[in-house]
Amino acid sequence: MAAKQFVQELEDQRKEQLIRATYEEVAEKGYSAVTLQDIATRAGVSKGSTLYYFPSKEDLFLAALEWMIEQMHEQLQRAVDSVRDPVAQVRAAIGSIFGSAPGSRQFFLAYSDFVSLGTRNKRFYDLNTRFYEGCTCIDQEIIVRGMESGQFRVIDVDEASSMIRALIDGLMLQWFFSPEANFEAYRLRCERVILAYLTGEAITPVLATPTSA
Amino acid sequence: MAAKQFVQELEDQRKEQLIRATYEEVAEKGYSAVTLQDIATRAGVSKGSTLYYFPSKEDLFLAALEWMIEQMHEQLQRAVDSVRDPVAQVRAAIGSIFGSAPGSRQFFLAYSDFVSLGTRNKRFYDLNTRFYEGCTCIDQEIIVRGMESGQFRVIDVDEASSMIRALIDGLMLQWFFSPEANFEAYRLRCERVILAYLTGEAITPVLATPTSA
DNA sequence: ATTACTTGACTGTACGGTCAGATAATAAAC
DNA sequence: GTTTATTATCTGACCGTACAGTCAAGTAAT
Repeated sequence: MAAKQFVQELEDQRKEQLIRATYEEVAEKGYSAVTLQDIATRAGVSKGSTLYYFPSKEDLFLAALEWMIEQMHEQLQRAVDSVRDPVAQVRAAIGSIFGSAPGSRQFFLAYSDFVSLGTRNKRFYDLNTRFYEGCTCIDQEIIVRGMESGQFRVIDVDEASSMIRALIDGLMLQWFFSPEANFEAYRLRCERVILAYLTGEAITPVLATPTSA
Repeated sequence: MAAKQFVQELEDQRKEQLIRATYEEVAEKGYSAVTLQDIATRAGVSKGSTLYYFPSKEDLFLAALEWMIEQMHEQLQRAVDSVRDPVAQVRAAIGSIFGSAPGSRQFFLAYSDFVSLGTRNKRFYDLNTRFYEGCTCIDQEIIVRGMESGQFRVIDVDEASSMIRALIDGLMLQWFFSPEANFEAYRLRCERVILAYLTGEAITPVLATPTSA
């Protein structure tokens, strides 16, 4: 049985290896441009191995999306838990996605592909839905705590969490398609608008605009 | 020369025919799933004709995206021009994209594909940028007029227009990936949040939430 | 007769998936 | 402890298919 146990570990290890390779390839080239051979090469195995561990290309990509979603949820939860003040938690949540330009870029590249896949494929659709729900759940905890502490206005929690995610997604899209964009300025803009909405306070003065570096 | 003129018209007509067919196919199946044969069949011509009028598949798709962008800009401008009050103009601008569920769905399906293409391809990237800039230009006119008339708070125009587009894009994404979503409720949410931001007024009471039909 | 347009068969290529067999790990036999 | 049997893992050649792009030949317009 010890042998069997070892085998199980090896299998999980190989799968993770392939999943990581898939995520990196997708972030680099995009779903339809990535071949099983690309993934195999990056993972250091043969093409045959990819379909030994996963029944089909689609299943491997689904596993990669699932893995990415888990990573994002964990990262978001960790960021939020690292501080206690609701305002700081909002900043942390934003920073979790709007972290660094290269990280956000890689995430956006992979995610826009998975969104596109989700529009036609039920399995990818469901995973996208799950990703959004997980984020919303964490966001709503922050909002409720902020309202309880009196730092946030009393607002509709569904609407507030929806607004937060919409702004993060929408601003990331804008940043990506703004040739002259300054990443930091977009993150600050995101924070300002969301916090103004939550606290009801006037928008703080603009120090930098995304279009000027 | 009259003959030549006629020929020119015919060529434009054929091109538009192919472009429309391409847009419809993309909205239905997605870029990578659409073949030249599909487009030819829908347009009622042979496969050979598609590459007689466009040098490559990519060029045809670029033309389709360009056509779609023009349509969206014209539609947005028309909607905004149809009313004079800035608040009504904001509603009109939102309604221009968040119009009807089937229309928005078709737009979202095609657009998410083009976004995905834009992440790897400079030509598609540039068109996406142009789309965003055109919308922003129209949005900013509304914001400036609203500030002049005193209906809107005095705010940073870049930030306000950025916020408007981010919310529209982000909420449309959410609507699409919310299995139980009520389209109308999402449009109202979009209006409420944007108008609250622009006018600085308290959010109006919530009558319907997107998660309840 | 000349030119513009249209066609669909054909070509080359690329890729997902299959599979027969190689290799290595483990267990069993002695 | 060595040999043998069994099973798990791994490989890359191969197959079928699908599709972008080419082209020679046909049709219609002037």
